[in-house]
This record gives sequence, structure tokens and C-alpha cells, in this order.
Amino acid sequence: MTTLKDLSRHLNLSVTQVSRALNDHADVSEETRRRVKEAAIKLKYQPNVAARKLVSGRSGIVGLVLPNMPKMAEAPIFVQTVGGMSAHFARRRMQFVLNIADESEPILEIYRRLISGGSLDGFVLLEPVRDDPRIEFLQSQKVPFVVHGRDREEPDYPYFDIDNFGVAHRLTRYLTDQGHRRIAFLNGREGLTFVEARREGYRAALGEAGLRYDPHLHLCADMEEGFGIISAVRLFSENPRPPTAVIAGNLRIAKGLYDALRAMHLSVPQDVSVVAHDDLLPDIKANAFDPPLTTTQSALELSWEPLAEFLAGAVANVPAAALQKLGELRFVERESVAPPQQP
Amino acid sequence: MTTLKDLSRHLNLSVTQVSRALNDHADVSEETRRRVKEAAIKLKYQPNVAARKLVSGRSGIVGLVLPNMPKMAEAPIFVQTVGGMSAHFARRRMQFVLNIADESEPILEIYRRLISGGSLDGFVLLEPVRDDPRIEFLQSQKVPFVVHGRDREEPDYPYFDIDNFGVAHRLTRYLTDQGHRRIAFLNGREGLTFVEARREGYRAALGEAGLRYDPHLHLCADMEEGFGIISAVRLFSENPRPPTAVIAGNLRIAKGLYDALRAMHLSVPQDVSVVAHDDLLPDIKANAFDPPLTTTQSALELSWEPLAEFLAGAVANVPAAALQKLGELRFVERESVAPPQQP
DNA sequence: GTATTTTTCCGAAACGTTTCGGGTGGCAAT
DNA sequence: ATTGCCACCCGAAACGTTTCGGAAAAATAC
Repeated sequence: MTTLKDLSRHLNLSVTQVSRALNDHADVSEETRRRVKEAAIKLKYQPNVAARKLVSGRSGIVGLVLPNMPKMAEAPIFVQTVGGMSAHFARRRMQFVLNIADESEPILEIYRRLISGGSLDGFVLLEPVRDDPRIEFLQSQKVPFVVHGRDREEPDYPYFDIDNFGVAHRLTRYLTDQGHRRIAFLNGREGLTFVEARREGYRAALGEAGLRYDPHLHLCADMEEGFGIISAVRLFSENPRPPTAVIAGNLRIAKGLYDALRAMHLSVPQDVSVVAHDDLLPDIKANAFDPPLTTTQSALELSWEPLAEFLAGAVANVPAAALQKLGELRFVERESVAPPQQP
Repeated sequence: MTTLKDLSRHLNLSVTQVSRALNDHADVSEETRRRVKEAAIKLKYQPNVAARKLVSGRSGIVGLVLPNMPKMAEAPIFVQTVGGMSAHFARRRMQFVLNIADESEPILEIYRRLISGGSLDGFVLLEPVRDDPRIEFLQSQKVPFVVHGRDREEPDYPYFDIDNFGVAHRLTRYLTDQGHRRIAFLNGREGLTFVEARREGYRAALGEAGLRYDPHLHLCADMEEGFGIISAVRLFSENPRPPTAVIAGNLRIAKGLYDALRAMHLSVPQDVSVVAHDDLLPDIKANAFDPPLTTTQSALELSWEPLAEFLAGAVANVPAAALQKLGELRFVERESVAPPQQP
């Protein structure tokens, strides 16, 4: 293994100067810098991360801590997430480590262990809840992190999110504009901030249309196909006043919903209008629905690069304000909505 | 952050002795050891991994390098694998890092980069091919690793595998015992050693029954549902002499096969007998098939623990012979096989 | 009583890097 | 000729741990 000392001997330079040359410091001549870099490549020099970390405090390793094994239904998202992050961090010459918690160990303990050993530079946080304890903890420990989402409206930490209020608002508004007055919303698991944001967007759009928010029409659960199926039954077969339109939180829910509606001989959009939000996952396509589904869309896949970039920035002490971004959102009109039938 | 020096000051001991006490060396009195360990807990001492690594050469980090982003069809296996490994290494207080290769960078370059930086202690290798270049490379570099599978019959490195020869042999033998004489085998991607082992098991069992191996009946492809579908068509609708039984390499292939046979109005087991190997993945069950599928089974899920254990062992210089294991294999008879129809 | 071993401890060096403070020598300004 | 400045370079210290060789204290043997 080549070290700085080897290089310095080989070049008749001091270790100091070699280090400075490789790190592009100011006071090293152009000529020397070139020589050094060439030699480094020729001798396959790779800096020893441990040594570097010891003095600089940075290890180039960031982590993702998951509270539990992902369920099978979440597999595609898990692949996207872990794969995407890993790839983008690798591109930045950073290591990405995955840590799946034992249920036995409290999650904050895991963070504590990982940071106090000094092995990790920072973390990626997924699925924040309101006033997320992880965020509070990491902030109190002054450990860099980036959040996929937000746990409050205007955070002072790095994040990448989409306008979830806008998602729900837009979808709801589109339906009220067509004359719908009873609109159900199949949202996500309660407590998650993006679910709350969507609820508010939904509620706001209802208000603007002069409609009142009916809690019976706002359902919360894990965003799986089964949720769509069960909700369809609950909304349309056990309900004296069923909705005329349904908003699905993602395509998986919408899929279940479509299937169940078909089984109940309700047709889209004649009997029920359906819209959804589409994360553009590769395994399920909105225009492969029958009829093609009207959606808001924003590619989940585009999250990983900014997340990696922002975490790298945070580790390098870039101020948080420069490390915040909202993803693009598009509205795509297809054929799953019609005006409500007159009763 | 508490360091050894802090502890030593606090205890009126030398740094040396504190270190030795914590690492359970011989020449430290019982009394001192106790005092030191108590203080360590009280002051929340966590050894700095970077410093430790610098002198010991171990980082406690192991890695998995994947040649490319997993395809969606492989998502459940990916989740199992990555999740399982990560969890088991975490239990051993080791970090597990995932590295998804850019197509641009040759895979051995990635290994080279990761080991010469000195950041990783060892690797987990998946899906070995015969005379796998990764194995040769890592062996030549004297880097510890463990293989899920084998790249030769009796390797001198740590591995966990199942008896793939046995899998194919058993399934084939079961069919020949029932009188089948034309048996197709839907195997995996060519080049993988487990695929070759299965081919040999198949071929051997055929031989024992006095049948000759017909290459037209041994098909190789990625083990996805589509492979089962396409093979069904090829074997049964374009073939003057179709097989009377089919062996599927896994349940996903079997699923495609079942679906396609049904579409072609061929019934299992009256028209075609089917058997398969079952990795006991959570998203697909052999007895949920109609009719329930006769299988060999061995839980993929049970691989992760021995793999983690063996890699940890390899890093600690345990001889390879003690780090090799074959997984359990069971044969489960269900209702997907009948004697062949007389022509 | 001295000689020898055993137990328990410690100082110092080492791992490979970054960085601090302080050099040189050359050149322009005074 | 002195001063100041600049571009370039270097030695040494530091990061936190482990380990080597040796030393003091205690226990045992003669």
C-alpha cells in the first residue's frame, strides 16, 4: 500500500507538500502539483481513510438507519432508495452504509453508537414525523444530516422534499372544478409529515370550493394495494352516501382501488372518478391503468442526487439554507375523471 | 467525546493499561479491569474506530459490491439480501456498506479502490461464476471475503451454499421415478456456478434413469416469471415432442410456467407435471399454487447469518475450513406431479 | 536472607494523514 | 543596501489507539 511517505521519497519532496499538492492547496507550484498527481496515479496511491479521519474528523462515510426490515410491499421503493443513494454517494467517493435496526435497540441509541464511535460523518433520514425525535437528537449532537421530506414547514436543516400540500391541493381542486362534492382521500400512514401536508392541501382545496372536510372520507394507512382494496369496499359498499371521486396517495393504492371497483362493477370514470399521485416508480405506470389515470407526478428517483449532494454539503459545513430544495411537480391529465353523475 | 486519555486521567492509570483492560488482556488485575470498565460505561466511552483501524488495520466495515442496480424483478431478493446482511453485521457491531457500481468503472477497480483506501475489512460476494475473477483478485490481494455459493467444487475460502447438484438431482429423480422420460429444466443464467451444478445434478439423475441429456430441454435465462412463460410456449406449442414434466429453477419461473400452461389449456399435473426449487421467499408460496407445487426447499433467509459469521471469522484470521457450510435442504411433496400420460 | 519468577503496570513508538508555524530564496520597492 | 513581499517549501505536532519492551512490586522458591 502506497503512503504519502512513499510518494514523498519518490519525488524528493516533503510529506507536507505532497499532501498539499494532492489536496489542491494554494502554496504549491503548478509544476509540483502536476508531478505529484502523476506520481500518485502511477503508484496507485489511495489516501488511508482512517488516518485522514483521525486528523480531519471526517470519514467519508454516511449512513442510513432504518427502524425495521422493509416489508415486501415496499421492496421496489427500498431498491430505488438504497440503490440510488449508494450510487450517488459512491460517485462522490463517499461510502454509504445501511443499518437496519434490531427492534430491541432503541433507534436513538443506534445513532448515538454510530456517531460516538466517530465512524460516520452524517445521516440520511427518511419518512420524518412531526417534531421527529431523530432530527432533534441529531441537531442536539451537531451531527450533519439531510432529510427526505421535512418535519416542519420551514426547517433550518438540509432537506429535499416535494410540495405535498400542493399535490393534494391540485388533485382535489381538479376534482372540485369538475363539480365533485364528495371526494375521498386515501392518504398514507398517520403521523408522517408528508401525510399531514397532503391532508392540509386536501382540506384547503375543499374549503376553497365551499366544501367541508369530512373525516370519514379521509383514510390513513400504509400505502399498499390492500389499502386501496379495503377502502373501496368501505367507501362504496358499506356506505349510504359514497363519494363520487377518490384521490389515491400513490399508484399502488390506486391499483388496489381500480381492481376493487371493477370487482364491484363500478366503472371509472363513469361511476367513480379517480386521481392519484405518481412517484414514477418503474414497476407501475399511470398510463397502463385502464382507463389511464390522471395524476400529479414527481420522480422519486430524482431525490437521491440532491440528498447526496446536500449531505455532502452539510458535512462540509455549507449553511443549511443552501441545502434545501423542493422537487418538480407535474400534473398529467388522463382519462380517469368525469363530472359526477346527477343523483 | 471521551477518549482513552480522559479515562486514564480519571482513573490514575496509564493509557496503556486502560486499553489493555478494555480489551481483556492478560496482564491487568481483576480489580483494575472492573474499575476501568465501569468508568468506560459511566463516561460513555466509545473507541474511535479510525484510530483503532490506523494501528490495527481493521475497520469493522465490510462491503458488498453489486455490478449494477438490481432490476425490479429482483427487488424482493435484494431486500432480503441487503436487509439480512446489514442486520446480521450490525448485530456483530460491524458496518455493512453497499456499493453499486457505475457501469463505467470495471468491477475489479472498485474492489481495488475500496481495499487500497484501507476502509474495508472484507467483502461478501454474490452469484459467483466459474473461476470468478473477483475471487481470484481478492485472494491475490489477501483480502478476506465470503461467498454466497461457490465457484468450484471444494474451495479453500469461506462460503455458504446449498447443495445445488442435490436440488436438481432430487427433483429429476422424483420425476423419473414416476415414469417421466422427457423432462425439461428451466435453469438460471448461464455461467453462474449454481446453475452449472444444477445442470450436472439433472444430467446425473437422467443418466441413472437410463435417459440421455437433451440440450433442447435444458433452458437458461434470468430466473424471472417471463422465462417461465416463454419457455412454456417454446416447449409446448412449437415442439413436436413436448416434455411430460418440467423442473423450474425457482418459484417465479414456476409461476410464469403455470400461468402460460393454463393459457394454453394444459393442466397440471394431468398434461404436464411441474416441480421447482423454492427459496422460501415471503412474497410467493409453493402451496398457494394451484395445484400446490412439489418442491425442494431451503430458506434463502438462513444464508445471511452464516455469511456474516464467516466473514467476521475470515477477517479475524480463522482458517477457511472452519468457515464453510451447506444449507439444509428439504423435499416437499405436493400435488403438481402425476405419472406421464401414455401417448 | 537472597534469587527467581509472576503479576501488574508504564513510557514510547507506531499507524498515515493534515495543519500550524516557520523557514528559504528571489524580486520589487524604497 | 535595506526592507518588505511573495511563492514555495519543510519540520514537527497532533489525532486516538494498540503494542513492544522493559520496570517496579509482589509473590514464591531456594
